[in-house]
Amino acid sequence: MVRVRFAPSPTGYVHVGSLRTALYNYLFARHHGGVNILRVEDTDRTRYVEGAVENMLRTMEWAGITFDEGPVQGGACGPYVQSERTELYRGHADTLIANGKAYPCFCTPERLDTVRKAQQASGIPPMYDRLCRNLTKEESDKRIAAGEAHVIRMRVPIGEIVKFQDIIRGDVEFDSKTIDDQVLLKSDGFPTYHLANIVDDHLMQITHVIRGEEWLSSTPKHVLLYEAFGWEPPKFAHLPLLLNADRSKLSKRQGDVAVEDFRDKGYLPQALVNFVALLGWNPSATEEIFTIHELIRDFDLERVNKGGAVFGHDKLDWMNSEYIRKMSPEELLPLVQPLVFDKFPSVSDEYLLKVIKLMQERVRTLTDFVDFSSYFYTVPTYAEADEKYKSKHWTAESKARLADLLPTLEALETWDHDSLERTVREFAEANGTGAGKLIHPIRLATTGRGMGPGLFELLAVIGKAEAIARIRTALGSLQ
RNA sequence: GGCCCCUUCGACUAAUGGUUAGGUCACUACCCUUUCACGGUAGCAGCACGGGUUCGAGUCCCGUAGGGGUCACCA
Repeated sequence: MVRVRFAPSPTGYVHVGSLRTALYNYLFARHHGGVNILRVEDTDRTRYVEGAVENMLRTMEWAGITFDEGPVQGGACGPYVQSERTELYRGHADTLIANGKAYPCFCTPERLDTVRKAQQASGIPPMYDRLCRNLTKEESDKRIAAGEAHVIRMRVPIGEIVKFQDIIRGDVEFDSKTIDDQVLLKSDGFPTYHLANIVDDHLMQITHVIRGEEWLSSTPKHVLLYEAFGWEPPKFAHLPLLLNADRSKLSKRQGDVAVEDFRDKGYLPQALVNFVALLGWNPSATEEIFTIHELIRDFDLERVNKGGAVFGHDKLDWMNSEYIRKMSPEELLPLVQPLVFDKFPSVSDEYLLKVIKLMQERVRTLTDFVDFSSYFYTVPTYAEADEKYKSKHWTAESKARLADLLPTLEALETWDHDSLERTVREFAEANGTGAGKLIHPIRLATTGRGMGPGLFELLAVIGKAEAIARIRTALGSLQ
């Protein structure tokens, strides 16, 4: 039975890299009919952020990633929050001390800092100098009894090659002399990631550890810990990193990295999930758009790439627009309505539905239904008109022609697409010009822009009174 | 700097050791067209480099270069 876990630490927002890790775990579990577990790794009290867990839960739900065991749904291996399991880690640290695989260390942060700086100054790799490693049991017991602050460190074996197999990278080896005597239990009694992770993965019977490549170099420590406990390690799969445009690890400061940012900018969860799934993996198909069911069906860790992938927005934008186009206006309405309502509270659902029908093919994100389409809800400012378009289509001549047309429009009884088109075209022909000579000035006067849906359907939606009023205003004031 | 990982068009990627190195996004041109978008057609563009192994290497081996990750009482 496949059992995997997503183990975020609640420090605020959810990084898109975390989203992909969560997604791959989810896809792998579902593909194999296994169990997907959520575990909150909150052992660092100094980084605790109020509400981060709730936010993470909401984000996972938004993305459609579900869990079978976790803080919300419970399970046989709970609790699923590490801060509620501290006794467990202390007990396990004690057994390691008892069998000689770990030892108490009384070095102060100041001393460690001094040692580290000296090592760096002389060009030696910074590592703990193992001062407390050979303290006698009597000595350390005495100091502990005296209440001296201490941590528990792993006693890394000397002169050993640590080997493990990674599903994505194959055989990986580390010389144990490059591995530090890692702190397992901090002086505040909380475990570090390394201890808590191994204890929990074992107790929760995790079969596959699927995580980011930034963990690859700590994996030998983990393998050593499994050995120290006498446990069978799980299988490892280290995912290639998501990268900035400059190929460094994807980070804030170079653009959006929070899943919440993408949601707020009007990206659909299906599009983000589809996009992120294909960053580092693909099923060797020419197809690019996949439903979640297809992703589950085809997902395979063996086909995950080794190299990092740049998180490029162009393709995400394209995918998002594909998803928007595929949806029905009725499906789109509840997603778009709150965004429009926020700025234009008086817009009715019925009206908005018409706008969605006209705009859904030319929009990239949900927020484009607001920003990009504002002239449907309010009088245009003309500030967004393309200057080239304006200078070409808003001339003394075109204004005069538009003024000539105005009475005919006002006299029009049926204000719909067909009547409008017939009227304008007939007027153009009667006056010996092309319809375009009228269409562009009307578009500019009524929308303030040089692009948008077909003019006649647009006018039909805006309505006769509003359209004529706008043309009047533009003729009077727009230069 | 030590250790580890990685390397196919600008980006995401495909390719049982035998292909004119394929697809998607972006970009360019043309078609459609009242604009924009959609759609259609065409185009631009890549195996990091050097050695091997082989009849034959993007694919296997070695080296070089470049990039990245990691070296905390953070995860």
